[in-house]
Amino acid sequence: MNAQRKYVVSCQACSLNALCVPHSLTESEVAIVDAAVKRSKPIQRNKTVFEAGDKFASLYTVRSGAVKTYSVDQEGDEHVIGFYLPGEMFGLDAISSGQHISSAKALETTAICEIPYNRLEELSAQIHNLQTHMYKLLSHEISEDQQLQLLLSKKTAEERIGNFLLGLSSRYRLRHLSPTSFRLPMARTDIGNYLGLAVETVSRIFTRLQKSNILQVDGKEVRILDQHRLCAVAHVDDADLFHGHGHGTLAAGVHAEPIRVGNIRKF
Amino acid sequence: MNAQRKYVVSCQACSLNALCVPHSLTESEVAIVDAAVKRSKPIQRNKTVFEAGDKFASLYTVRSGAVKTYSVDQEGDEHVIGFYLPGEMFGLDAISSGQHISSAKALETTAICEIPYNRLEELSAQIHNLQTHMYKLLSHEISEDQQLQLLLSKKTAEERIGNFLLGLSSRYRLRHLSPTSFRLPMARTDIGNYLGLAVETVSRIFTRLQKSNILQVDGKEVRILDQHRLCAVAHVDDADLFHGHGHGTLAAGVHAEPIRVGNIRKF
DNA sequence: GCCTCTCATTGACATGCATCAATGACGGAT
DNA sequence: ATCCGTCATTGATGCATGTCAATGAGAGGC
Repeated sequence: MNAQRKYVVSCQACSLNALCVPHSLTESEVAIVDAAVKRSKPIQRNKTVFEAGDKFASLYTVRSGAVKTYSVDQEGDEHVIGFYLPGEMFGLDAISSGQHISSAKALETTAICEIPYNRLEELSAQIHNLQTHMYKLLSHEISEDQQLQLLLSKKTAEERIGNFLLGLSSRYRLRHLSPTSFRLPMARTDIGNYLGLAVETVSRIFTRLQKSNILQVDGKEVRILDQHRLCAVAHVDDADLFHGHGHGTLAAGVHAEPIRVGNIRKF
Repeated sequence: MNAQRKYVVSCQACSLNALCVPHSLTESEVAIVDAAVKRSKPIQRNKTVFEAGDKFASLYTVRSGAVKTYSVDQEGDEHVIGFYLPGEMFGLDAISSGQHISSAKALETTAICEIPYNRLEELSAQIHNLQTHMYKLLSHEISEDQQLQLLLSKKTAEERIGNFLLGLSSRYRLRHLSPTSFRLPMARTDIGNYLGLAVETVSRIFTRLQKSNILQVDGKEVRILDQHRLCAVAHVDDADLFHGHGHGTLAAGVHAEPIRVGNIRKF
C-alpha cells in the first residue's frame, strides 16, 4: 500500500490544483471533492480509459501525461475528437446519454483522476461553487467546440495547423511550461485526423513553416521561433494570445475578459 | 394587457412542454420554473436576440419560429454556428465567460422564452431533476458539436447536405410535423456557411439530388422523396434515424438508447 | 403594378489538398 | 547492437470544391 501511495496525491497537494476542478472552491469544499476522487495507477501508452459503448459512470481528468478521445465509424476509421493535457477534464459528452459515445486512450504513460458522476451531481447541488464551475466547464467546452467548427469549416490547412500549435502553446504556458518549446504528445496522423487534413499535408506544412524559420521541428519536438509570424499565418491576433485560452477543466471562469473570435479552441 | 396575453403561454400550457426544459420535471417543479421564465412579444425576422459582446444574463428557448447563431470575424465575415427550432435552447456558450461570444438572430418572426441564468442556477441547486436536465442538456450540445466536427472535417459536400436534411427531418418529426415535407427557415447562404460549403455547391447538390428523384426542392420548400437513398447519400444507417436525434433543449435524456455514430448533430 | 434588392441557379475555370507511391528514420523489443 | 514495425517525409498526379461571372426568380416597398 506504500507503493500505492506514490501516485496518490490529494487534490489539496496536487500541483494542478489551480488548473483543475478545485480551483474555484474553498479549502473545505476541496476536501469534500477530494474524498470523492479515485486515483489509480498510471496507465500505459495506448491503453484506453473507456471505450465507446461503455456505461457512463465517471468523469476523468488528466493528472499527468496526455489523452486523446476518438470515435470509430462503421468502416472502422478513427476520428480524433480531442486531446487532453494535465488538469483537463474529459468524458463530458457521455453525460447526456449515460453511455460513452467516444473512446479515450493514453498518448503516453498517463495518470488519471476519476470522479464518479453520481457523486459529483450530489456535491454540485450542495456546493454552489462546484455547480457554477461545472456549468462553466461544460459551457466552455461548447465554446471551444464551436471555435473548432469554425476552424474546420472555413480555414486553410496552414491556418488550422498554426492555430493548433498556438493553442498548444497557450496550454503549456498555463501549466508553467515553455510555450515556445514543447513536445507533441500525439502522432502526425492524429493531428491530421483531428484537423481534417491528410498526414502528408501536416508534414508538408511543418516543413514549410520550418523553412520560413517560423518553426523548428524535430520529430515530436517543436520550437516556435517566431510567434508573431506564426500568428500571422494562423490569422490570429497576437493580442489575443494571452486570453481565453484555458482548456478542458481549468479554463472555465478563469478569464473575465471577453473571449475573442478566431482562436483555437482545444489544442 | 390583454393584448399582451396573446403570446403569454405558461410552460404548463405550452405545446412544446415535452420538448423543452420542463420535460423531466414534476408538475410543481414546472410551476416554479415557469415563474422564472420571461416571455416577450415575438420578434421580427432579422432582429437579434443578443449580440456578441453583450453581457450574459439569460438562456433562451425558441417558442415559435427559428433562430440562427453566428459570429463575425475581424474581416467582417459571418460564421453560422447553429440553427434552433421551437423547444430548443440557445445561448449556452455564454455561460463560461459571462459574455455572449456569438450573436443570435431570428430567421423569421419568432417568439422566444427567456430564463434568467442566475435564477436557473439557484433553481437547479434546489430541483434535482432540473440540475440533471441541465447537465444532460449541456453535455448533449457537446456531443452534437463533436458530431458536427466530424462532419466538417471528414465528409463530402453531398454527405454534409444529406446529413443536414436528415437532421432537420428528425427534428421536425419530433415536433409532430412532417419529416418529409418542410420549409427551410434559413437561406442557402446560411446552409453553406454552416456546413463549410460555398452557396453554389449547396445549390448544385440540391439540384443533383432533385434530378436523382431523391429530393424535391422548390425554393425553401423541401420534400424528401426517397429517404432510403438520402440516407445512402449521407452515409447514414436508416435504422439510426429514429434514435438520438433530439436537439437543443429537448433531447437531453430523452433517449435511453445508445447514440450511434455518423449522424448529424444539430440540424 | 412596377421597381429594386436579395437570393438562387448554372456554367467555366482555378486551386488546395487528397491520394498514391516510395523512401527514410526512429524507437521498442530481444 | 540489430531487426522490424510504425511513423514521417517528399514527390507526382487528380479531383472535389471554391471562385468568378452572368442570368433568373421572388419578395417587399412605394
